[in-house]
Amino acid sequence: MQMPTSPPRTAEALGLRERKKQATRATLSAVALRLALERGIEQVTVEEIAQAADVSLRTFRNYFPTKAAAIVDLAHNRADTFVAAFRARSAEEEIWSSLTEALLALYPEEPDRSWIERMRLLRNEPALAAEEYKADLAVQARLADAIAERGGSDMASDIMPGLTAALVLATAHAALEFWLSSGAGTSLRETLSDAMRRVRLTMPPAPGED
Amino acid sequence: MQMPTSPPRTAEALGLRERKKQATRATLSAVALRLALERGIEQVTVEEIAQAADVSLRTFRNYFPTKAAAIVDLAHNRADTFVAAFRARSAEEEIWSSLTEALLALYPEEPDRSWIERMRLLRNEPALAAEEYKADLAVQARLADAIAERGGSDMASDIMPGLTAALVLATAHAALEFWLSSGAGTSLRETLSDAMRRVRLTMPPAPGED
DNA sequence: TAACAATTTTGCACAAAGTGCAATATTGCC
DNA sequence: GGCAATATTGCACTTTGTGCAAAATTGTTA
Repeated sequence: MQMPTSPPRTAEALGLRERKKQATRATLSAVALRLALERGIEQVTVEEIAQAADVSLRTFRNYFPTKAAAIVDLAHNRADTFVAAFRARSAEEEIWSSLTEALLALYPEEPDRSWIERMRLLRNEPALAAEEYKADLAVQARLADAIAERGGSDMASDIMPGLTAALVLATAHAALEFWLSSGAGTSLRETLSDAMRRVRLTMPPAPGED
Repeated sequence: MQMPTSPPRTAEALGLRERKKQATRATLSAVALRLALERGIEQVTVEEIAQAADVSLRTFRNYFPTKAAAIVDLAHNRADTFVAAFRARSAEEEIWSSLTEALLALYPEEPDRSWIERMRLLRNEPALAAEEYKADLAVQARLADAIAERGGSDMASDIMPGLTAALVLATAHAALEFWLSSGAGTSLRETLSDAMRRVRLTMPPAPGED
């Protein structure tokens, strides 16, 4: 029945039932985003979103607990992609490089208009920024796990996995923010890459190499 | 007629009126925190908070827009303190050192039990974490301004101020998180200091390829 | 001190968010 | 075609959040 808790988002070979649910979920999210962009998030009620998506208000709530959650939903997919991309990279590679590459893979060479508008909306609406932050916290935790696994370190006794994960997210945010506010003088990926290069904290123990 | 005893024309010294407001605000915030700690945030209604603080529900809403805002309120003060502490430090000092010192000044050598419980609550309740994040965004912006001023750099064309501010906040968060979850093996300030030392990104120079 | 102006507190009405429950409709499978 | 599983919906209800105007309180002035 109702399961606001995200089911397997990677819709592979699933039954018709499940695919329909995914479609409904995607529609609701897309409609919510569109309306929010058109009028501003406060000027949209959940009921309107439901109507525009052709489902009842109650059904909307079966999928998302709040308006903000529906709009931000996409972020979860991207977060999954990011963590997966990192895990897919060779353990031989320096961790910071893996993280940089996994991050860059998330963004197209030239983002399209609608994507940029979505980013601006998330940045300008505090309610959405806060919601996105919740998603970020989840990624951060899983990313920290992945980093700890690769480095063979223990999350409980070593601050590095958690710290590294936090820095990646923060760097990405700062770069995105900078790129959005400063007209597209340079490409987004270049901006991200540059920011990551600047941070590159002194990694694990390895005090010798730098 | 006799002159009233030194009328505070400029009203620099807060009148009774303003002091009472501050007191009410503090009471509401404290009561909200206490109740949330006792039963969990979801098990407390705004009405109960108002009753416990001896004001009407409507008055509560004159002070805070939401339950979460009341509980997190204290964070704003600390944020102000942090930025002020940074600005107070000599511009001769290396920026990252100033930031580290300003940060350390926020935390006592040995945090008391209630403070730790508050931290745990903020960490475990997503609604509160999100609310705190909003406060953090505001500090981050002001911190970035302060950093830009000191470094004589331009926020619009230089990513460093924004990036540095983001990293400080992220580092502090990660250190706090780590310290809270790993029993107090080391002191909080040492943990913070260590984390800051590890990050210390390549500061202002950033001369082209590096 | 008394009256006045400014501001705070409060009650009331109302829109919207969010949740639990049970009836209804749809789907997957035999 | 029928049945069990599950998704959708309606309904009742609590809580949140906002606007507005009537009290109540406070600081100042006559």
